[in-house]
Amino acid sequence: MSQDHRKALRNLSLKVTPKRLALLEILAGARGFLSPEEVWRQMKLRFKRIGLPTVYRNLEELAQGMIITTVLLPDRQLYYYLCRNQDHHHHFVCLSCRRVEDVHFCGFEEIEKEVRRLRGTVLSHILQVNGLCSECSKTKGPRP
Amino acid sequence: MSQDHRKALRNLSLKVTPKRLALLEILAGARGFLSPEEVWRQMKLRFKRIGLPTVYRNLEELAQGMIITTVLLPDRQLYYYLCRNQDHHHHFVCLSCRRVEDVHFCGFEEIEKEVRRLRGTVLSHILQVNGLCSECSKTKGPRP
DNA sequence: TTGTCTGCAAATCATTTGCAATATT
DNA sequence: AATATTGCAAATGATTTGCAGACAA
Repeated sequence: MSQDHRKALRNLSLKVTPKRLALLEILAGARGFLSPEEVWRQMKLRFKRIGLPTVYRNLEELAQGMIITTVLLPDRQLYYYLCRNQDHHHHFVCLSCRRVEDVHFCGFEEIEKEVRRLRGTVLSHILQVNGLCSECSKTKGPRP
Repeated sequence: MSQDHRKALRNLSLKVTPKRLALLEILAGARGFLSPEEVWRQMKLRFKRIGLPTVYRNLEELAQGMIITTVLLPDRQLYYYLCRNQDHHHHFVCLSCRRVEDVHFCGFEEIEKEVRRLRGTVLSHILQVNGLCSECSKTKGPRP
């Protein structure tokens, strides 16, 4: 699995540094999505010298390279998540415990049809479903 | 039409101030979505004293009250748009000229079905399609 | 009058940048 | 060695806040 991370980094022609590997391990071990600060906090447990900009830079690069996924919460901040699933899909994110579940339905065909009728070109689309997972539905409400 | 704006404000129990009416007129007259700064620039043509915070506060309140809609671009900044259509739908936004077209298809039923299978609760969802409108598809590419 | 709205100046705070030092290939 | 990565300190820039005075009801 650490081998997978090495390979993924090489595929993006990124150098295999201890920090990058640690970052991927941290995301891989997380229960849900994490903020850059939270990743940094965990990085600090492993490295005595580690800067927040490094975390930002690496998260950004890895997201760019599609190794990790971004989650955009209503607070308009970016969170990161290591997604196992490579094919096109979207996410159901729990606003309470931050678990992420894949949503395979994506009405994209239909939307593209509508846009085609308007003679427009689709460049990208965002679909994200926010809510409470099964656990959190029972117990608590969404986070404050 | 200005009467509509007055009514809309009263419905939200917001006071009918010249600034709020102007803000709504500006959005109503815009070809597409606008940034808070851009709204401010236009407000400054009408009022000698007008602060940016007032623009932010009012945009936020009106969006909260569902009188106007937010558009979230890949630059992670919020833009605003006066949407005529009241029923549930989504937007196709042109990244070049900023025109907004309503997209009526929303595969929400299906997604909710998937989430229900996971025993989760949906609180909100974002669906936004970014691209180029018919005009811009022909000519230019997306904005830099 | 009474509570809301607004202007202004200052604060906030996530994210980015410049650059010299360090590590990877 | 050549190039990419990183740490640090400082900058950036959109958005917010506090508060006193102005305004709508």
